[in-house]
Amino acid sequence: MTELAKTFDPATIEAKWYQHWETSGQFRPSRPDAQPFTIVNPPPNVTGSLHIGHALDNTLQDIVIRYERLRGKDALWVVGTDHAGIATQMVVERQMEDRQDKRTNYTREQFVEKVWEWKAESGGTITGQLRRLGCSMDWSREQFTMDPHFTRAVVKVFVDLYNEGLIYRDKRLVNWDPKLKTAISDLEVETREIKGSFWHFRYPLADGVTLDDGRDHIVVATTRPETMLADMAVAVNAEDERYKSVIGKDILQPITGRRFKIVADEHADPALGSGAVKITPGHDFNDFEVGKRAGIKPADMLNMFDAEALVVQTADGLIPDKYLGQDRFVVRQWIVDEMKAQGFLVPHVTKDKEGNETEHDAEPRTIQTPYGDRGGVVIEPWLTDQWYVDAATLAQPAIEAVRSGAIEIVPKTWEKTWFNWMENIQPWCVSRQLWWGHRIPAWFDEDGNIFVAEAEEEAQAKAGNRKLTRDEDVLDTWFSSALWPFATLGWPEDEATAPLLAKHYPNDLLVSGFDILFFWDARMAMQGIHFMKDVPWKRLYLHGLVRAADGQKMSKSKGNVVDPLGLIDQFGADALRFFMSAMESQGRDVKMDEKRVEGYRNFATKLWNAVRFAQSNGIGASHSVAAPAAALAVNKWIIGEVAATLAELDKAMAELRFDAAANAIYHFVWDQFCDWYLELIKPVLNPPRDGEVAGDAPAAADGGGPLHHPADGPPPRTGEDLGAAETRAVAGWVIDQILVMLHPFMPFITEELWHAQGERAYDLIVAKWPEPAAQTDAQASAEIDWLIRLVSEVRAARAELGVPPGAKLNAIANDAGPETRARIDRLGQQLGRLARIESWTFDGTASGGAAQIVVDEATYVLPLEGVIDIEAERARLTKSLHAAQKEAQSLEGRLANPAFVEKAKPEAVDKARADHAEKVAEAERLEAALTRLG
RNA sequence: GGGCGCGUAGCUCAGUGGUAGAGCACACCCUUCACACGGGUGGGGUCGUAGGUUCAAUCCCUACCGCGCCCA
Repeated sequence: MTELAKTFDPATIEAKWYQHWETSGQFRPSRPDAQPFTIVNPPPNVTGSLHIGHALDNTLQDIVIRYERLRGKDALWVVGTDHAGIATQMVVERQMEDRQDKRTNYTREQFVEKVWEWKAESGGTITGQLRRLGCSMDWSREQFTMDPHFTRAVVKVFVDLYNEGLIYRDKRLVNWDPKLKTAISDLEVETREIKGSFWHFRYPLADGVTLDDGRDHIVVATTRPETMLADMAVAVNAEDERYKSVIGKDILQPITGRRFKIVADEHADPALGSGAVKITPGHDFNDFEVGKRAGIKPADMLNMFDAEALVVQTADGLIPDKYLGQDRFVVRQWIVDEMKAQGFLVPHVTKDKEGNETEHDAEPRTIQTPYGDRGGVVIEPWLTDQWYVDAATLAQPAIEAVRSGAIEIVPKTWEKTWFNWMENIQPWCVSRQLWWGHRIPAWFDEDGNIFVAEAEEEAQAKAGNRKLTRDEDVLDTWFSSALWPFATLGWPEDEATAPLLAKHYPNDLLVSGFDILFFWDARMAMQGIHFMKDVPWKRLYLHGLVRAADGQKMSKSKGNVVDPLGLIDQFGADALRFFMSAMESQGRDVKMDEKRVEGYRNFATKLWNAVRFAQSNGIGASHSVAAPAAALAVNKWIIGEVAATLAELDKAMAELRFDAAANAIYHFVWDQFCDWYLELIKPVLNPPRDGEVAGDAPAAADGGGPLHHPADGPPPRTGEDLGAAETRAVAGWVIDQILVMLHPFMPFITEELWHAQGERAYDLIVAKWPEPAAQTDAQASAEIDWLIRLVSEVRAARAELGVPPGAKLNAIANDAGPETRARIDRLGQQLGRLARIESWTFDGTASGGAAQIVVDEATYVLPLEGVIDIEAERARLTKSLHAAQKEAQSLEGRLANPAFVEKAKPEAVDKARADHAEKVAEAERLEAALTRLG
């Protein structure tokens, strides 16, 4: 055994054990015949660093993996990092900006080389941090989404999907980020509410046409006046009487002088505004559809922006020169000014309290505005050629997989979200105008014909002698991470050359935050089912966000980010992990609470000291997985409690109730093992010295007779005789069970204590999970339960009556049955120590004042002449009496109701009767006690 | 507008159709031979509001109020 310091210091042991586990290959011990268990880690951004959300996500995964490893499975936790296209390219570009440099000063190859350099420099940060958290991933197979084998998988998936018609190139509006100058997917757009303006303008009708009411113009409204430079129609509703007569007629755009049609379209709602809308098919998603319905081909739609959203000339050359090259928001104001100057602005009129009218250019409005989630600028719908995945087709089997239960989503409430999104899924734009990422395996000849192939030679072979140019674009990062559950296992190699694939696909579990349910989880399901013909994982566990203490979302800009490494420094990785687990109740966000982390650090110290105590009493490592034989009730009891805790823990883990699992082991260690068991075995291990309180020498002068049965001989005197050897064996065994059960949650301290307890044949990380065979002895449990209740009652009475803590009392047990007498006999020393009762007599009365305690059938009298405040004792007993009476009455009322007796479950009626009898008896005893008090 | 979740002790959160729980905080006591990052005792909740179902509702149903998230 190794001697332990008085206070647990996490820092001194964490690095040591992590390194030991990793270098000895124990994160994935060789278990060729064992049942596989597999989790793939959501790959963090390769150049990122660990934030609190990673800490939660990875802690939960590590708990499951360590648990399954202890249960003997071939547990594989796949780990790796993601190249994170946009994010990583942005970081490198920002670094260049800081040096007054920019990406375009380099060739593509040079730039990509610099990104690799940055990856080499910072790529180990987050993996190092995961190690500090104690995560037991299989680092020997660490992956990166740009590894050559991974790239091969990505290319194959693209080519196969293309050949199956599930990837295609299309010209349509995309969400364009003018800052990053790339297309992004719908999911990367976040809508924000912005205070904006709603302007009304007159568009004059051409050729002298007028509306039925005589007006020579139509009023259109817009929140984006700049787009009128590319207007191609005005739409009205076919049913709208105001405009019916002018459908098909021409109208003029005042600034460009462009002449176009008034078209009928259901998009125009007669009830909204003027009922007429201007149509800019090249720059608005709704207008794009209206334009197509009006017969305008996408190729003919006018474009007025370049990639940075600066105004460019439209194909018809009608935009006045002064707008060219200007920013979209500058142009917005210029257009308003120009329209107003020319008399085409319809002012917004407001009235004050006196009825005075004021004219404004525009009506203030809250506008739903799309922003890029990375670049943070307003997204511009832009007409470009991009690659699209037919997500609707791939989604069908993924929907079915959840519906059939092939994938179980935990918590179940997320199923609806899954279905709702999958059923309404849009084509997925997967091309990105970036340099960092998987380059699209498509080549174009000079006529724009497309050749998709896994290699250039292949494409060339298809193209004959035409000159080919490779597509400049790369794929969306999520396109590659969607392959994570199988590409990390060796796909597209077959099962013969990639044995892991056969054994570990499907994965057993995926743990992810719900914030990436669509981005990642859904796409893994789509790709996994399509290419592997089976679901990627059997269960999907979704957890919430870690929020700041005040419930706000953590963000760098708010400055309320909590660094998990700081918490590890302060309280230890074990405490942080336990916090994450204990707070993870399904479906709820985790609110950061440092006091609670501190509490779990205290818990670790508590365990540490319990083991320290054990060691000082000769309690060391156990030698068997099965529970040692025990004769003493206290030992039988604790063995039963271990079994109960284990059952609770296994149930919680099976249901992925991390909070329940953590609480089960926490309360067992603290409340059962430390607070009661260790206290109860102290007299066994260290028999009282002379003059100490003890229960083995009672004054037996009353009618109760001697407490020891003559047949048993004289009372045992030495520790060994009292069962000390048995107790040491049991205590050592219980500690070992605690260490194993707690290990998934607190791996460091448990491994340290495991070895501190003695020579071990193996490390705790690969120890054996407890066998549930340990039995519960009902009699022993009842005895210890009785002891706990009696001690608690005595303590409460002492505290409430102000009896000095050190005062040793005598006790008179009245009406005690034979079992109770026997218990008092057996547990005299424990009662002496915990309740400070020095001696026992039976069936007597106290002269002078006394406290009285009712437990089960017996009433215990504690003579307190001179100490007791009679009134205080009366109040105490009265309070207990009222409580018992209240409950008795409530039960009586229920039982008096015939409907209850007839309709309630028989068990409920029986229980009510039993409880009622018990409470009535208790009340009677308390009344008697009050009467005796006088 | 559609969907989801939440509202339980001062705070952070569990929970169950049959007498409300934990941690922290609070009050009092204790330097008792593992631990003051500790031990003991105690106070504190009409379980958001209003109806309904039921023998019985904090729990199930409906409406409403308040808070949050996602989608359009």
